[in-house]
Amino acid sequence: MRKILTKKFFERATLVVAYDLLGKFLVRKKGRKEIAYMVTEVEAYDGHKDKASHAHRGETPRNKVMFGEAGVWYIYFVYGMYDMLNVVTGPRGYPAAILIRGVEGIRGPGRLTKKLGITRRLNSKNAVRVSGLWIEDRGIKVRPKEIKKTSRVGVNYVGSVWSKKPYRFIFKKDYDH
DNA sequence: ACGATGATGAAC
DNA sequence: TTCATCATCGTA
Repeated sequence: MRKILTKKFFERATLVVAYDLLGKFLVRKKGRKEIAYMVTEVEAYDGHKDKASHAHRGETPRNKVMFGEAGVWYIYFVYGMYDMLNVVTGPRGYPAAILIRGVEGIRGPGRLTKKLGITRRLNSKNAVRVSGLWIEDRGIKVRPKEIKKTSRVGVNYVGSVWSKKPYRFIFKKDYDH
């Protein structure tokens, strides 16, 4: 079984999509080669009320794709060095996205984009085959017991209520190499 | 514990 | 136009 995830998958509630992304495969096309990496860690940024979300202060040039269609890449630059890979979720007009923090063999969102050669060039592009970066369901079934929920990383500045939300999903089993 | 490194957005 | 901040990481 190998099915490319479409808008329909990403349009659902952000926390549900985040959970469902674990065990899916991020596929990167480089020239003729396609390399697939199982997703092992994600974080949800859910709606304008979410103080840790870029969308919390309203729409800006940077975050505007979060307000648009689901299944689109939201890629932004932080700390003068790293591109962060997110996929837009939820209905149009509702600002939400999921940060892909890790895949099998690569831990950390900055390392991930660096290793796969993902930059802002892909921002606002659809997560489909022709864009060279997409996500596939390869039939892996994930049980709730395999997943750990924790608070999100690097967002303590927003205060305890929102920084402590259990919006980070990660496999308990260590998939690092 | 801290510096690298530059875009972002809010204030002036 | 300035300036503090930042969904990080490598080195120490």
